[in-house]
Amino acid sequence: MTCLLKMRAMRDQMSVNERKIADFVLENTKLLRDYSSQQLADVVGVSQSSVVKFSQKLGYKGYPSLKLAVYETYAGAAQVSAGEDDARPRFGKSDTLLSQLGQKKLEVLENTAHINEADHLSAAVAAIRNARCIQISACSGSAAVAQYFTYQLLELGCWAVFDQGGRLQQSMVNSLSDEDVLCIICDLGGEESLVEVANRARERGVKVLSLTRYNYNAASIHSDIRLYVVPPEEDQGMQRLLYRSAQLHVMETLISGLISSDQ
Amino acid sequence: MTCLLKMRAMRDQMSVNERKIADFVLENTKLLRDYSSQQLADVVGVSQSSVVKFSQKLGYKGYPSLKLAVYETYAGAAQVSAGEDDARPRFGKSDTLLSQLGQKKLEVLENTAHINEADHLSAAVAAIRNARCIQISACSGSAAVAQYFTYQLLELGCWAVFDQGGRLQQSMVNSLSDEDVLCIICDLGGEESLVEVANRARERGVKVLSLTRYNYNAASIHSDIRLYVVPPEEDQGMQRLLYRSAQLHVMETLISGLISSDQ
DNA sequence: AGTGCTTGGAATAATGTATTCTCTTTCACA
DNA sequence: TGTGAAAGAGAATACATTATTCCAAGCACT
Repeated sequence: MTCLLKMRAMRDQMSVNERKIADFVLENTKLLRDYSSQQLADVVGVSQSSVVKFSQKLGYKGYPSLKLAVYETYAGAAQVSAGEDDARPRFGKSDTLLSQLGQKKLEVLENTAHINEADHLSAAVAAIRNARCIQISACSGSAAVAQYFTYQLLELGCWAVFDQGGRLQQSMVNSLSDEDVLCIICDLGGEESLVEVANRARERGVKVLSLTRYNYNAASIHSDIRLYVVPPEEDQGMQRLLYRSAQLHVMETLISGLISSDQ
Repeated sequence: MTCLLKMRAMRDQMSVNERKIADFVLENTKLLRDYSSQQLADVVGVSQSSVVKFSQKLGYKGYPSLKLAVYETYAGAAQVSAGEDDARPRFGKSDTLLSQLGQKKLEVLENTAHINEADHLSAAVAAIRNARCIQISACSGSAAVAQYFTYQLLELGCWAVFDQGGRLQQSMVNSLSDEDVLCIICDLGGEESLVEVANRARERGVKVLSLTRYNYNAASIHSDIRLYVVPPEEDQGMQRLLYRSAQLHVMETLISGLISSDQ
């Protein structure tokens, strides 16, 4: 899944031609199976080398790797849909509210689970574990998540403080040292003020951990360890709910990592 | 599937070299993914052209076609096993932290989803929707969840207040009327003080909504609408994490109910 | 206009695949 | 036992696909 997701996530940061390729692939996933790089290039209207470069930009060795990955995706798509048929009854036979939400939630969690690499997660756990103090800053939409996270950390004996924003923010940052960690949580946007906080922290040698929407945004660029959430498809009011749910899932993962590293 | 079957079927009519290739492919199906015709030839100990001829003899246009066909075979195999093992593969093939947590979480959410009846959920949603004010009281272990819930309600325009406990608790209850709702969230125990609050509220005609561990405990008995969380199996440190996760899931369900009833 | 940066394509190098051709082995038959 | 047809295997080679290099055009900033 990762492959197409990556494409969708990075779509916004792509150049025109790259986007053309991405769109075609996303639309005609199955066609790819029988396309050579040249054919794809022709049908999209770009040069063959652009196709190769596109593949590499996404992190593959070359076009054949991309092709396989895409293919995997939908050879896996049957897999996923098999899984879905499975999971649907799991969330309740009836069309209860729980099951409706469960479906979407599951999807988002799944995507989020796929996007974060184990390395980064363990790095994050290690950073938190070794930190003297942890400042947790969030943009307003993620305040609830941030506070929830803070609670859990405190419960585990980590010296975490939730940054309510405002004037205190700066003085908090200024009291951090290189033994500390700044944890930045933001939702969809890059929130100027958070970037500023992150930069100030880094100047002081503080390790910066970010949880952002998956794609390269300002807040994530200015951090040492980057965790991501895959935003749900535009789903009206539900979007924020689902997004937070995914954020919570990542946070819970960190907590669970801390718990098991404790033992 | 046909592909590997064909090979096995024709094995007897094959020449020595062909059989060598077939055997290798049958044994090392998955390796093929990353082998070029030359590599396969080398590892089997034949010439590259023999590999190509082998592919063609089996009815494929060339080596790449064979390769894809073989790959298809076991991408499809994963499909089948995915169906069999339930939802396990959904949370990531890899043993990342995320996927480990995902498994347990899924289980707990599922149980929780099953236990709550749709009627009760909609009743809860309706109660919240129609309430003038909502007091949210929690025992200490569920404070984080309660606060998270409060945030969401506020965001949706519900006049929710999180009860920090202590002396204020009583005066808050005393200002509620029969248009209001008291929402009680507790974890494992029955928390005396919450029961007391619930009773006092009911005396005043306040509607009481509870989210408790699933079994009849004091707090749940004294409420009008009862929602439950199924506590996870004893799982050491993880238990509280999972329990909260399930609580959150129910809360999110209510929120999503509110969102859709809004439209 | 000038500089540095990014993007995309033409040309080309490198790799991978298919075909041809030749050599060897095998076996039937005189 | 010798001879030739047939089949199999690999070297060499033609062909196809993919990766890289290099250069031109567009663009922001000076």
